[in-house]
Amino acid sequence: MSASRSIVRVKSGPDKRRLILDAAVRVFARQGFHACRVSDIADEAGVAYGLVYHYFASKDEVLDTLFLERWNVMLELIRDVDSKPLPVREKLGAITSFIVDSYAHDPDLMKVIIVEVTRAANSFGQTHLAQIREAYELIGEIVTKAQEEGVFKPEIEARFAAMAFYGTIEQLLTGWIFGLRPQGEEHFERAKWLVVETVCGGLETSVVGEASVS
Amino acid sequence: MSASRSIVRVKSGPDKRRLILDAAVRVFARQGFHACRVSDIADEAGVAYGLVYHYFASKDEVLDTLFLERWNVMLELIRDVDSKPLPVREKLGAITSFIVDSYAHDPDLMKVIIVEVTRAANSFGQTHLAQIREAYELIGEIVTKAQEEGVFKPEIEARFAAMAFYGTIEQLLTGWIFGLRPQGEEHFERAKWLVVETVCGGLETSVVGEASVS
DNA sequence: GTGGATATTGACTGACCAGTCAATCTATAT
DNA sequence: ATATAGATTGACTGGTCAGTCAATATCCAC
Repeated sequence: MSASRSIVRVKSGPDKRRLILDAAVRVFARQGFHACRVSDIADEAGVAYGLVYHYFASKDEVLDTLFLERWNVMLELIRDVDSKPLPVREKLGAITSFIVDSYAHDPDLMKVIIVEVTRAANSFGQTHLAQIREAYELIGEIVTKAQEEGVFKPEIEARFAAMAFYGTIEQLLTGWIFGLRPQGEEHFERAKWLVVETVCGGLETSVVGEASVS
Repeated sequence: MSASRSIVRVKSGPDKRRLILDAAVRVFARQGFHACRVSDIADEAGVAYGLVYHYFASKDEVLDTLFLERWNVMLELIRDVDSKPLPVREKLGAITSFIVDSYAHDPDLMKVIIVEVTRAANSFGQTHLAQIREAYELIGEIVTKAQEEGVFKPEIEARFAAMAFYGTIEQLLTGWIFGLRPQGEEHFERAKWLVVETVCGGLETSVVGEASVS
């Protein structure tokens, strides 16, 4: 019974660590990592200043935790997709879907990850370059397989293709984050299709009619 | 005569303002904007601390100046390219060339612009969102024209296409900046071709044989 | 119900650094 | 010569904030 009690306690209890992490997402998204104070996080979470340092060694570690929590889920998904025998378009579509849905579900968290980590490779990205590189490499593998199947052009290196794909997605999220692109369920769904169509099919009209001129 | 004298003076003189800007590029590239002190810039330039504030109102203004100097040159180039009656591939190729050559010529400056401004849209990018948006819109116009000519697919919105194009280039530079991609004259040249080929032609092999299955 | 461990509090400290300013130097104009 | 304006200097100030710590509260095990 003491066990059931403690489980209930954990479930229903405040779980301050999680509270702090969630508060940090909101604060980082609103004010930016560098511009906010640790006390802002504590206030937002409704806990004492010192408690942040009970659960985390430093302000940096809070951000690290948020990033890694999410990024690892993404890496897992990519590995999973990669291992299945699907057409490339579906694989890339699944990855795009995952990222877009992540944004739709928790824009603040994705904003923090993109703006404060992924796009801030000078400070934090440096620490997580390995994680970011890992994503690149996994996508690169998907491209390589597609090339071996003859679906993707062999003359565009897989590494470069992965970069173009990821760059397009990151720019898309950045556009949403800074209000440069319209948001909403329909836009999110359309964006998924656009990413895959642009990257796979290119911007040019099919050159089927190349010889049809004559 | 006083004019010629003063012109010579300006030409041959130390021109401390420029000295400070150039030093700032090196310091920002090496340590990052937030991590460096104003005294680091002064030291690197070999001038007194206070002189930085004689020429610039704040640390921020130094970065602003560096960004705008370069970004405006780029905007001018894009406008120029846009106005000429060239095939899209050549237009996009010219823009890609300009950016890649900018990096090849002064990697530190481009690193600062990308890392500290363009990719830091939370802090500085916010201030320069208008400039960044302008680049997007100009590229969008190029895409729109190509669509009207029937060269580009009409179903991919020009805004999205511009985003994919710019995102690919930015990711490319980011890869170089953080040592994730090989550098050197040949790689730079090849990258130019890859960007245009990927964005315009897509990753898939031409689907000429689409109907050949039957 | 006692003891030890863990959670929680918030005042305090020590370091850091952007920006100021009064003093000094240099150049040129008359 | 001398005056004026601009260039140059670097010590100093004021505010900010990450991280510490000693005190207090809560929990659980026996």
